[in-house]
Amino acid sequence: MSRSDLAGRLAISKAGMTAIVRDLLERGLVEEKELIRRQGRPAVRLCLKASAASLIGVSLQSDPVRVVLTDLRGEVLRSVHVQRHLEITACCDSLAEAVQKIQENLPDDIGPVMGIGVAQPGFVSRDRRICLASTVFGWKDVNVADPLSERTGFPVRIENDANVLALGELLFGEYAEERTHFSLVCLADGVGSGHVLGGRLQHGAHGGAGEIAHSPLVLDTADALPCRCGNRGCLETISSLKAMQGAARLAGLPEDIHLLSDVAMKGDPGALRILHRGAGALGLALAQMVQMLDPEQVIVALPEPLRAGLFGIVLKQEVERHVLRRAGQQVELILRDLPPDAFAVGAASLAAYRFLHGADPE
Amino acid sequence: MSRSDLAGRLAISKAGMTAIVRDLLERGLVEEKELIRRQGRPAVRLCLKASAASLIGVSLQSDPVRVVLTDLRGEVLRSVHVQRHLEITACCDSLAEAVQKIQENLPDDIGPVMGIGVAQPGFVSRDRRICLASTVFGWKDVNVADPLSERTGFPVRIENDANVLALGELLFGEYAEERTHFSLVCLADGVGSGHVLGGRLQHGAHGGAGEIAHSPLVLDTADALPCRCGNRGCLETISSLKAMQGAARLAGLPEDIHLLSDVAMKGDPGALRILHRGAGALGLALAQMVQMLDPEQVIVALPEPLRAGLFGIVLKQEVERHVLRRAGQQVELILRDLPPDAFAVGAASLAAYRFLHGADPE
DNA sequence: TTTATTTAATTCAATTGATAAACCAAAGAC
DNA sequence: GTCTTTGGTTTATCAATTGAATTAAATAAA
Repeated sequence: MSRSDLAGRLAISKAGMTAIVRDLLERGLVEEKELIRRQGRPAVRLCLKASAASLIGVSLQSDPVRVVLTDLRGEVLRSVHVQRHLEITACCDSLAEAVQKIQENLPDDIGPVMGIGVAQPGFVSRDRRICLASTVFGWKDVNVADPLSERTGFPVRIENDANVLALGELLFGEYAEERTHFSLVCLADGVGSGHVLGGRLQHGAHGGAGEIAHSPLVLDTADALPCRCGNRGCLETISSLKAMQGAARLAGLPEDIHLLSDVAMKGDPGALRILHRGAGALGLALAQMVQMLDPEQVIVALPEPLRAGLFGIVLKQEVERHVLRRAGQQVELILRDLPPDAFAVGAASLAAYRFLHGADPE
Repeated sequence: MSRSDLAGRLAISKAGMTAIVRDLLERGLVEEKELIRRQGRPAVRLCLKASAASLIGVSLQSDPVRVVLTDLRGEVLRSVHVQRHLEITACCDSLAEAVQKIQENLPDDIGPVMGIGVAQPGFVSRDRRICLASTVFGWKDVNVADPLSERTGFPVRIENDANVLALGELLFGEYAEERTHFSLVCLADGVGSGHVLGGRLQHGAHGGAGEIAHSPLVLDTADALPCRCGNRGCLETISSLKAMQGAARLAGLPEDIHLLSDVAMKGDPGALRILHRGAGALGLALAQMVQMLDPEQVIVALPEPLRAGLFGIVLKQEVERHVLRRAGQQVELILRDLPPDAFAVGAASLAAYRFLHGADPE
C-alpha cells in the first residue's frame, strides 16, 4: 500500500505516516516499489523488505528434524536436516549445532537472524516457552525455549505443529491479506488443525486449541476402534495416515498410500472402504468445525495422492453434504499439498510474528 | 483495582492515571471504594459505577418478547413483556413502544440509557445491524438495527441469542474477571452456544460461530433422524428440548420435561433412553468443542429439571468420559439454570460493551 | 512515642508525539 | 498549456504523557 492508503487505513495523519515510513525506510524494513497510477500524483507502493531480517524455523514434527532459514516472506533461503533426539539436552544441543551451521557464510544480502521458532507436536504453554505435554517426546512441563535460547543467543518460541502451519498461512500465505477467519487442517501420520479467527491464531487455555486428533467422532463407541489416548472412536483412529495404513495392512492391501489410492481408483472394494471411511470421518469433523467456528476457508493440507485421488473427492462431497446446504454460509474448502518443509516454515513464521509485531501472537 | 495497580497493568504513568481517573470520576463513571491496606499508604479501590449508565436489552428469542433495563453490571432494573411480531415493521414498532414504556418515570439515581442490544435466533452480519438469516422470523438480510435506532434514538446492535449469553457472562458474570477462555452452551427449544476466546466473543465470518444445533453428530446417517435443516443426525434432533419432548410423545411418555425427568428417575426405560441419548449426544458435542477450542470452562445453561436430574448426571459423565482423560487439560464443566431473563440481559451486555469499549465486540 | 520506610497519589515543568494547514510534486483532465 | 486531483513533505502548534519532586497515609523499626 501507499503512504496515504496506510494513513487512511490506520487512522493516522499523513504527516505522521511520512515520519513513520521515513523511519522504516532508514532502518531498512520497508522499501519503495513501483508507482500506482490513479488520478492525480501517483502513489508510491511501499513494501515490507523481505530481506530486512531472516528467521530460523525448526520442525520437530518429523525425524530427521528440519531446520530452515527464511526471509520475512517465508521464502526458504537454506535448509538443514538433523537427527532427532528425544532427550531435551541432546535435542537442544543438536538444534543449536544446526542453527550454527545454517548461519555459516551467510551472504551480505541476507538480513540478520532475528529469532527462532520451533514447531512441536504436543501442548505448549501460553508464553510459548514450555512444552506442557508431548507424547512423541515423552515430555511434560519441559522448558524448550530457554535452553535453546541460551545456546544460540536468539529469542526462541515454541508452538504446536498444526498451529504453526496456520500461523504460517496467516503471515506467509499467498492470500494472507484477505484471510482472517480460517482453519487449517493437516493430515499426516496424525491429524491436527489450527484456527485463525479474526486474524488471531487461537492457542486455547492450555495450548490445546485445534487438537482434533482425539475428537470423539462416534456416538456409539462399542464398535469403535480403541485409540492410544485410551478412548474409542477418535478421529485419529479412522482418518490419519497411520490408521488407514493399518487398516490396509489388515486387509492385505498395500500400505503405501499412493498404491492404496491407485487400488481404490481401480475399484478394489476394501481399499475403497478404507479411504471412504477415512474421508467420511474427516469430512464430518470438518463439518463440525465449520459449524462451530464459521470460518471463511477451511484449508486441508494432505499428501498428494490423497488430495488428487478418491480421498479428496469423498472429503469434498462429505463436507458439502454436511455443511454447504446450510443457510447463508459459504465455506471455501481448499485442498493442498503438504510439502516436507511446511512445518519448519510455519515455525519460522512464529519468529517472524515476534519480529514484526514486537510481541507473541495473542 | 487502585490507580497504581491500573497504571502498572496498563503501562501508563501514575501521573497519567491520576488524570484519567479524575476525568472518569468527574463524569461519574467510576467511584472510589474502600482502602486496600498493604505496606505503605493504602490504595483506594476504584470501581466502575454501575449506575453511570443503563442499557436496554431485548430478547426476540421467546414469545412474548422480553425487554429489560439493566445497569452497567447487568442488574435488571425493569422488565417488560411484549407480543412478538414476525414482520419487521410491526416488530420494530412494538419494540420501540416497549423501549418507550420501560423508560417512563425513571428515578434520578438511574443513569441515562446509552444503547439497545437485541438478541435474536439466527445469523447476524459482522457490523451487527443486519439479520442475515433467521428461520424463526423468516428473515433474510433484514436490517433490524437501523429502523429500531431511528424509532428510539439510541444506538442499536443485534447479535445471535447464544452469543449474547456468552457476552453477558464475559461482562456481567460473577467470575467475569478471571474468565477469558470459555464456551457457553444453552439448551432450550433448540441448542446454541457462544465462544469467548482470549476475552473476545467469537462471531465467525458470517455470524455463525457457536451454531452447534446442526452440528452433524452421526457418522452413519442412514438411521439418523431427519432435521428441519435438510440433513440427518444433527445435534438438535437428539438433544434439544423439542427433540426429547417429541420422542417422549411418540413413546407415550409425558412431554413436560419435569415429568419426563421424574419418570426416568423412577426407572422408566423409555424415559431413561430418551434422556440418556440426549445427554450423550450433547456430551459428545461438548467433548468435540473442548477438543477443538481448549476452553477453561464450559458453561451449560439448561432448564432446572434437566440440570438436577438424570440428564445432568449423564452429561457430566459423558463429557468426562470423552474429555477429562486427556493429558494436561482440565476443563471445568459448569451446569446452571437458564433464567427467563437471561437472553435479554445478555442483549443488554451488547449495549454495555459498546458503551464501555467505545466499539462493538471484535 | 518517635522516626524511618514504604507505597499511593498529585502536581508541575518538560518533553514528546501527533496533527492541521500550508506547501510542493507529479500525474491526468480539459 | 492550464486546471484539477491526489500524494507526500514541511513546519508551527497543540495536546497528551511523562519524570521528578512532592505530599499523603499507612506500617515497621528504633
